[in-house]
Amino acid sequence: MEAINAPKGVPDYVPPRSRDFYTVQEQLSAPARLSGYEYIELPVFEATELFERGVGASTDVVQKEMYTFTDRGDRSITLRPEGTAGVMRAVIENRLDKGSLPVKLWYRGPFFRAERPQHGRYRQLQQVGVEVIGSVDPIIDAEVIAIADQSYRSLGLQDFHLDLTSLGCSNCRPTYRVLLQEFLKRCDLDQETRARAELNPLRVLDDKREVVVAQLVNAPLMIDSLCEQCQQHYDEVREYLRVFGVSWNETPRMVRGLDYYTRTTFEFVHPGLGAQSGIGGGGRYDGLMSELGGAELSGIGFGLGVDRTLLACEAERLTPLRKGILDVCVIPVEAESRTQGVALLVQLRRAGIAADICVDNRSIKSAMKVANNTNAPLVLIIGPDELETQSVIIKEMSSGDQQSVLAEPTTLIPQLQEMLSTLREEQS
RNA sequence: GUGGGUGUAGCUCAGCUGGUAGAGCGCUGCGUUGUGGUCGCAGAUGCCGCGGGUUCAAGUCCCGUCACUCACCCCA
Repeated sequence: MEAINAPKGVPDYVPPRSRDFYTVQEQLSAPARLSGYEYIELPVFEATELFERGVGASTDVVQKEMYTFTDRGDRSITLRPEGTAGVMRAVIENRLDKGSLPVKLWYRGPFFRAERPQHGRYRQLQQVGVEVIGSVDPIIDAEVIAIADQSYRSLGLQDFHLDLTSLGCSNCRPTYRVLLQEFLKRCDLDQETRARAELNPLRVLDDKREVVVAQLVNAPLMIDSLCEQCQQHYDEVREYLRVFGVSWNETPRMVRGLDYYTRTTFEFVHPGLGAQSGIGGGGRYDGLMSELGGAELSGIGFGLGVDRTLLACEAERLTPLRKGILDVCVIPVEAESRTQGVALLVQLRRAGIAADICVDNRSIKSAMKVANNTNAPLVLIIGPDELETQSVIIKEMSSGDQQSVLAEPTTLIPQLQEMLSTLREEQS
C-alpha cells in the first residue's frame, strides 16, 4: 500500500521534539494564567463573514489565505486564520460584555492560513493568545505586553526584542492617511504599489525593496500625527511599560496585516528564525466589537506563535527544555516476574510516580538499554531472586549504584519518592 | 501566486569527468555466569522520489512529474 503524507505545510511534532513543543505551549500561557486571565475554548471554524468583517476584507489574510468551504447546509465556513475575531464573537454571543469589565481571556490552539510554507510559516499554526475587552486604561496595554514579554522570558529566551508604536484612532488616522497618500502620489512607484497606496497606504511603509525604501525616508509617520488623546495614551502606555520592566524599540513604520488595530501596536521579533522573524504580536482594537455587532468596547490582545517560539528556543539552543518524562522504569527478569512487575508498576503510577515497564520478554541487557534510552533516573529490577525474597532492586542510573529493598509499597514508595526528590535537587 | 535549492539506509549526508552503492549516528547480537551509558567485534537495513529518454552501461547526463525546502509577497 502506498503511504499517505500529511497535507502540504502542516507540521508534525514527534518525540522527543514534541516534548519541547508542549513545554513551549505551556510556558507561553503560564503568565496569562498567573495574571488572572480566564481560559476560553473556541471552535476552530466560524462563519466566513466573521473574518471578512472582523479581520478586514482588504487584508491578504482574508483575500487569499483562508481555508473556506461550504458545509452541508450551504453555509460558508472558514477555518479560523487568527484568534481575536472568534473571541469577540464568543464574548458578544455569551454576553460577557454585559458583565463586569474588563473581560480578560486567554486561548490557545491551531489556526489556518493557506500560504506558501517556509521556515517558520505553516498552514496550520499554533498560537497562544490573550484578549482584554472593555478597558482603554493604558495599564492594560502595558500589562498585556508585559505578559507576552514574560512568556518569552520564562522560556529563557534572550535574543528577542519588542517593536512598539501607536497607529492612532478613528480621529487622527484618517487625517494622517490622506497626508501619507499625498506623499505617496509624489513617489515613483510601480502599479501594484500604487494600488496598495490607495487601498491601505500604511502597508506601503512596510515595503522592503530598496527602491521603495529610499523614497520613503521622509514619509510622514503616524506617530507624528497622533491626536491629543492618542498621544497621551501612548505616553502613559510607555510609562507603565517601564514600571513593568519591559524595554522596547520605537518602530513608527511597523504595520500589521490585520485591519482592526488602533493605537498601541506591537510585535515581538527574534533574529534567529530567518525571514519569518515575528514570534508574536498584537495591539489594541477600538472598532472591532461594534463592527461585529457588540457594544462599543475597546479591546487589546496578542497572539504568540508557538511554532516560531519553539524555533527561537532552538536557535538559542535552549536544551534544558528537554527532560525525560519517566521517573522509573521497571524491568522484569524472566517471564515469571512479569506479573509482579506489573503489580509494582500499578503501585508506582497510583502514587504519582511516572513509570513504565519493559515488555516483550527482552533480556535484562536489552531491557536495561531500553530503560537507559527513556532517561528514567531510576530502574527497578525484579527477577526470580527478588520474587523469592519479596524484594526489588533499585538502580540509580547516573551513578550505577543499586540496592535491594523490600517490595512493600508502604516502604518502597516513600523511598523512591525521596530518591527522586534528591535527584531533582541535584539537577537544579 | 513568483523565483531558487534539494530529493541516496531510521537520521545526517558522501558518491570526482556515467560501469548495478558508502560513512557517521542509530538499531540488533556478542565480549560466558541476572544490569544500561564508555570501549572492542560482528551483523541487518536501500525499487539511489516517480515516469520516460540517451547509452553496451545511469544514483551519476537530458526531459517531465511529484515531494520537500528557502526566499519574495504576507504573517505567528
